[in-house]
Order: sequence, then C-alpha cells, then structure tokens
Amino acid sequence: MPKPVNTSVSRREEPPAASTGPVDKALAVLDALVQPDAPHRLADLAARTGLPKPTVHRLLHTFAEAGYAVPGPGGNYQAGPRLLGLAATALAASSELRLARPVLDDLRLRTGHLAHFSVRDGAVAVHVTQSEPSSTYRMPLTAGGEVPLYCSAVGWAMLSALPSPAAAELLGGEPLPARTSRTVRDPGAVLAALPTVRERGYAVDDEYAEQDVRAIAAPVLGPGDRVAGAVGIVGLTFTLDEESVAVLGPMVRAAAGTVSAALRGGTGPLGIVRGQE
Amino acid sequence: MPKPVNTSVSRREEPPAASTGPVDKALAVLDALVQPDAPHRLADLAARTGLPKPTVHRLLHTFAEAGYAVPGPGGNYQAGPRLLGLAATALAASSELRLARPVLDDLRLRTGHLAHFSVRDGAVAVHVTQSEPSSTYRMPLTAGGEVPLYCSAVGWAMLSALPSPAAAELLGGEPLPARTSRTVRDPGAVLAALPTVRERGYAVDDEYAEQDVRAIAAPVLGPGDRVAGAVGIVGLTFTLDEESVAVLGPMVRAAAGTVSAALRGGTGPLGIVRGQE
DNA sequence: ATCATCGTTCCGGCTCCCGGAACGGACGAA
DNA sequence: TTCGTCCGTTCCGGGAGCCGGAACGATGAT
Repeated sequence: MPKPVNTSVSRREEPPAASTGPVDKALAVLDALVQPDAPHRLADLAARTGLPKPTVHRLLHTFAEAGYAVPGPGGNYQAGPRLLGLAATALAASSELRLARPVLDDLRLRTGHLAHFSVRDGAVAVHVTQSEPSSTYRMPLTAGGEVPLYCSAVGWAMLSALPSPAAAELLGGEPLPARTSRTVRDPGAVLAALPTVRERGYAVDDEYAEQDVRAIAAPVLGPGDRVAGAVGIVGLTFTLDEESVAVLGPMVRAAAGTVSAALRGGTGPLGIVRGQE
Repeated sequence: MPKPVNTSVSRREEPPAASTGPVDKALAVLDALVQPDAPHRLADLAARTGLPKPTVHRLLHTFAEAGYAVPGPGGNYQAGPRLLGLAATALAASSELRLARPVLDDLRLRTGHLAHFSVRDGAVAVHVTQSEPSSTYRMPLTAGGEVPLYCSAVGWAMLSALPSPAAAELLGGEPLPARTSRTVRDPGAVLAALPTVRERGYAVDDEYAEQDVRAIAAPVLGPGDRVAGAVGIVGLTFTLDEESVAVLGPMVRAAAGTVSAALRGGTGPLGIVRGQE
C-alpha cells in the first residue's frame, strides 16, 4: 500500500528565499555552515537554507575540495580551515574592528558589563566583536548575531548618526513588531527620540528587544562623518539599573569617541607597511 | 569500511586560476576581498583572482546585494557587514578556537612572545588566532596567514601527531623549496625528526621559514587523538634564544595540553562518535 | 585638449547548473 | 532477525543563466 507522502501543510513558515543564482545559494550554505551547532548534517543544512538536498550536497563537495568545509564521518560537515582563515583575515583586516577591540576591553573592565561593537546591515545591526566579563552566566548577545535597528541601543545610536530621511526610510511606515511590552512600535516615535540621542550622545534600550535586558550605545563615525558602527554595553536590568545609566552613558559615549577619533586620525587605508604576502 | 582518507595535498593556486565553477570563482573573489589592503579596486581583484573583469563585477554585484560586500565611491569594494558577521560567527562557533583564546593570552603573558593557534589545510598551516604582546614592532605572523607544514613549528607539531604514512604523503617525495639557508629541504629528514618531536612534546623551528625568526609549537588533539591544530609562540632569535627553548618548550606543550584536555572533556558540541573505537 | 585607464553595460552562444528520482547503507523497532 | 524509515549519495536529461569579448562613458593624468 503506497504510503501517502507527508505533504502536510507546514506549520512553520517556509523561510527559504529562493536564491536565483548559484552564488547566492553558496552564500546561504556557507552562512548555515558557520552556525554554532556544528557539526551539521546534510538534511539540516538543506532544511535551513530551503535548498534541495542534491544542490546542497554539490555545494558542500565544492567547498570541501577548496578547503572551506570538511566532511566528517557519517556525512556531516563543518567549517573548514580555509573558511576559518578567511574569517580571521576578514576580522583582522577591518580597521574599525582592530581599533575597537582594546577600547571594548577597557570599557568592559571599567563598567563590568559586556561591551560590543556592531555594524549596520540594512535595517539590522550585526554584532561583530565583543568583550565579555567572566561572570556572564547567560550571554544576552552572540557574536555574529543580528538585531533590528528599531529595538536596540546600537540601532538607535546608528540611526541617530544618519540623515533623518535615511533613518525614516530604514524604519519604514508600518507598525513594527513588538519584542516585549516596552518595544517602541511606532516608527514616528523612534524618529522623534533620535534628537535626544544626538544631544546626549548615547542611546538607551530599556527592554525594547528582550525582557530584563538593558543596553547603552553610541555611534562610531568614520571619515566624513560616515557611520562606521556603534559601541555598546549590555546587561541585565537589575545590575545595569536606571541610576547607573547616567554615569555609564558618558563612558560609552567616550569609548565610541575614542574609536571614531582613531578611525579618522591614525591608520588610513594604507598606513602600515606590510611584509610580503 | 570506506574511511575518508581524503588528504588532498596540493592547494596552491596561481594567478591563472583554474576555477571551473561559479562557486569557486565566488570563493576566490571573497578571499581577495578580505585581504588587508582594503578598499579594493575592481581591476586589482580581477588581477589577483585571474578572472575576467566582467565576471568579477557580476560577482561583486551579487555580493553587494546580499550585504557581503559594500561598494564605495569610485567603484571600489570592501568586505560588507554580512561578511564580517559570518566571520565573527565562524570564529565564535569553533570550539577549539574558543577554548584556545584564554590559553593563548596566558601563554603570551608568561612567555612574553606572540602566541598563536593554527589549523591544517592540506600541506599548509593556517593561523587562525593569536595573542600579541604590545611590544611587537614587526609582526612576523598575520591572522589568516599561511605557512607550509614542512618549514614551521606548528607544521612539524601537527605532522608529529599524524600517522607516519599520512605525514609522508603530505611532505611528498620531491625536495622542498628553501626559505632560508637553514630550511630542511629533505622530506625524509623532516620525517626522521618527528619521533624526537613526539618524545619531547614540542617542535622547534630554527629559522626554517624566515631569517632571525624562531618558533616553538605543540599539537592540539581532539577526541580520538584527531589533530585539531597546534599552539605555538614566535619570536626573533635574539629574544627567543636557544637557552630559553628548554624552558619555553614545556610551557608551550602544557598550553597545548590544556586546550586538548578542554576539547575532549567539557564542551563537546554533542558526543556523536563516542562509541567509535 | 588628448589619451590611457577604469568601471560598467550589453548580448548571443552554449556550458554546466539544476533537482526529481533512484540506490544502498545505517539505524531503530518489532 | 526482519522490516521499515530516513539519510547521504549518485545519476542524468533539459534548459536556465553564466560567460567574457567588445563597446561606452567617466575620470584623472599629462
């Protein structure tokens, strides 16, 4: 008796975003491959990317031949040495990142909170590096993670340093999804808050994205006042309480200013003499 | 049992890249895009990858649409936010890397030399992360950089932890190119030195790769004695002198042992092949 | 003003990418 | 042990879309 193929209506919305070109598919697989829950099985990668199984398999084979993925026993894959090398090179080559790191360490030491540096990708912020206190028993922030601009301190900070029309366009006209009961859902309200952020020099996220989590951030500006990213600290509300915001805010603002100044001043695109290769 | 004995040896590619598929070309462009001398002009990327100009342009356009590259004024490109996020995610997801970092910091503090962690990609070692002393006036090692196994301390360390046949295959039969006057060019001589490395627990590179540079390294072993990488220190010969090798060597060996133990013990992503004998 | 160089666009040819279907092995349940 | 299920892998014919030489406009140096 032929079993009916399980074609039940998926309860989960299909996120697949059918990429048109092979390069987009390759990027999708790479993105899935570096996710923290390694090693990855072929079926999982196919499900996550929404690509057909043979397609993912072929891409993984290509990656493996180039050293960007390494196949394990039982047909599971993980990030390969060349991918790790690429990642290390990319992070080392980013001048803002290289300059931000020591500032983040200093900021973490002086505030006791997790300090991080994020950059903007469209309407979301990507956390690129961070300095964690040893006492973090639960990490409210993951490296490489993303958070919408409208509900994060780093997001508001970067929005505040953008021209108003650009900020308005990024926020859109529709009501924004609520993450907590305190999320500011009205784009107009977010826009109205930006002048205050500009005046103070730092933005505060009061449980906008997650319950019991507060954050403070300030924008980092590169040459020509271009927004390069944002520096911020994150903590639970009962350690990063309302009173401390008044003293921590200026510290965050100063840290961001330090990075901005370093970006403008010292090391231009080619300030250093590199060895060969 | 078909064991994956895939030990691809050659991975060196020259400007006339023989990339057959579009995915390989995309990887080549990505690799060129993260190189330290940003921003990159289209013609440079085309020259570096050996690909035709329109092809590179099309790939960059695809990358830009996905946020993996960002076009600057005047038609130059640099790594985009998604690429930085991917890099951060990849490095954060690697358990060996996460475990190695604090050990490297400690090793650097106690030895005063640059400490680094490298993994193997075919017949070369890739430097994945490092902890630099502040006094480094010239960096003899770059993040994401590569060095052949046969002429580096980390290379010898990883070779020593491999089965002899595998090590022999990686070294090949031909005489190896000389990097300095002290480079060991005979594959047989390298193989003959490995038992000593195994016995002492660390390898020493006496100006094999570069003049006036000495290095010490020890292998890091994961579950099942699989080679996960190597921990090493690098310094100039007149600060990292011959007498200090005897005291620094065991420290490097101990550091590598710490990482190995942590890899085996604590935070295995999920113990899959625990029963495999 | 003139030219070399670069980034960008165009377009016809035909490569080789695509993914449904099938196969064999691994694992768990009965 | 046997059966059923699921997974990784391979195959293959059709046609989607990749390819790159050639051309065009912008830019900066001479």
